[in-house]
Amino acid sequence: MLEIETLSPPRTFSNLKPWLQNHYRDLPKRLQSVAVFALHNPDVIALNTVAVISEQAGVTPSTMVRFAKSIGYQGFSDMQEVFQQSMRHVPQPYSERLSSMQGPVDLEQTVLSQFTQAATESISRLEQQADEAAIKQASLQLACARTVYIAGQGRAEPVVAYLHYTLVKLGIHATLLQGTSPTITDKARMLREDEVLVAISFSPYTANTKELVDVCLGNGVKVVAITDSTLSPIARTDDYHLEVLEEEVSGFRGLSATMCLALCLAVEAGKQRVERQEMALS
Amino acid sequence: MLEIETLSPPRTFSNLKPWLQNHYRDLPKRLQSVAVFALHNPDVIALNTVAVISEQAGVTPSTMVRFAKSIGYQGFSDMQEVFQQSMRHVPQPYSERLSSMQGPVDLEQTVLSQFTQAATESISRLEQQADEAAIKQASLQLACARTVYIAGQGRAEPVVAYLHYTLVKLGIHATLLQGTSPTITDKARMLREDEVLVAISFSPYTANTKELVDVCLGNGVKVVAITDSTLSPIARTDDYHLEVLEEEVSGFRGLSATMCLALCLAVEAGKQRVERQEMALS
DNA sequence: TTTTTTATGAAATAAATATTCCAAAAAGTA
DNA sequence: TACTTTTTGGAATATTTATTTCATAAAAAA
Repeated sequence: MLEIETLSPPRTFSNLKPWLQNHYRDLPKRLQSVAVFALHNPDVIALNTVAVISEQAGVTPSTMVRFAKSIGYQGFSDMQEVFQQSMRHVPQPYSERLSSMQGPVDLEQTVLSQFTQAATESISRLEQQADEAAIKQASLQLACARTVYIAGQGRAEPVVAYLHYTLVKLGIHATLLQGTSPTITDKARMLREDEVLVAISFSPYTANTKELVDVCLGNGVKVVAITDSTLSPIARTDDYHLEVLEEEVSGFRGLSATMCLALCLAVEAGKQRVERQEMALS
Repeated sequence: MLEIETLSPPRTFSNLKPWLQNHYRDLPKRLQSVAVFALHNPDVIALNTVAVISEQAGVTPSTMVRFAKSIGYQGFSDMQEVFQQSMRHVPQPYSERLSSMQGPVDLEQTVLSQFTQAATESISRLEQQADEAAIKQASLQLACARTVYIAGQGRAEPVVAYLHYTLVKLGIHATLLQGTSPTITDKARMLREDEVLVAISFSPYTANTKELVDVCLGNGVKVVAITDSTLSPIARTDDYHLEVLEEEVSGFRGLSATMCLALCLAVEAGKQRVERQEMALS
């Protein structure tokens, strides 16, 4: 009978890799071929059933289970979890920690490290999936506008304040659009076609900001929306919208990535404005 | 009974996204929340069972199946395939990402990547050199205070707004201290000894905020300062001060790390307040 | 309001999936 | 060679997982 590893098996894919390299020569022929397959196609193992995987690997389902057990896993499913873990977008706190840090680690993450981790993750996502072209187009609207109006409530208010501060510093004429429901809508009606509204809103969405967007779009005023989802009621196909999603930690969402996006938008607008002015002079 | 889409459903995640955007409004409440969850956490849907996913999404398994069917899929499994497909050929996030970070940096960096990089560095520095104990002590002051007053101008204003928003959400009594020079100093004189001032100020420092700090310290009011340097005039040895330094990109400083710190401070204060209340009860 | 329709969750059922078992084949040993 | 040990694949079983059903709750319509 096949010797089965009794010690606890690798709990991360990056630990499993060297394990397989070390034990490769001691494995039976079929199990060796599974090892090679596993190292080359981790995503296949993560996303399929034993039947499908074993077929692709050219072995029988039983062999697949035996392979997992020979490493020390309770069964195939147990091993599959490790492969799935390596694909998850949000790294689970302690599994990644074990591989990167050696020795006993404090299981309790500090509040600070939880939030910095979430912030880093959010910013990284912003960089990867943000639409560079959309930012350029949106900033062009701000650069061309005679005046930029900025609106947003609740968690969006800090973003509004920062965008306003930065645009003004860059010499772009920007104004806050503040107030309660009936007043602010009236203000929105005053916007001209050569002006732009920047609407910032996050889940849970306030009907208030949506109203502004509707009024402006109805009057032919350009709208740039910053939101955390394209499902947001203020996201439309006929305006310019930017998406930024903040990772959540125990119910709290930060604003790190959002602030970064706001700064980009403002700086890009500043650059485009300078380019336009140079064009006009020549 | 719920109308079920009879036409063939989207076969890729990138097609599913706009589908959900267009039909979002027509969906029942629970199905809407599933739609939001699905767009925000595609990896969770790809890698888990209905039981696990529906729990995370805050709905029942039945709802999950209904959601899939309402789009036109045969069932949950059919829909899950689409989510899995979007992950299949994606290279391993971590190993790939790290190796690309170490390589030579792109010569032409986009504005976005410049700022995300600066933000990431700032946050990383915050995590490494922030004084965990100082955060705890400062948050304890906020937790004990009858009212927390928050002041700051210019680039600090977004931070003031965010801290205020978060503290209030956590049930901590917080008020903005706004106004121009003579008025605001008068307001500061009203603070009692069981209240706390949070002063936020960055280089170049405004004399204004310093004045507030001096007034408060003179009256025995506790002050928590957030600044970008211990050289800041509002940083003293006898108050609680937190330091956060934002990396600069061609003259612009972001607020990503600062926002992260503000959130930490608020959440930590919220935690300590709960602990205090539990102590009081026993 | 009352009636009708629609939406929802819990439990029962059906389907699929992983795991175990065992006979047979292959490899190793004397 | 004959005997023992290990490995393998296929079928039976146990378990998990998705799906359907149905009673009830919530909206919408009358």
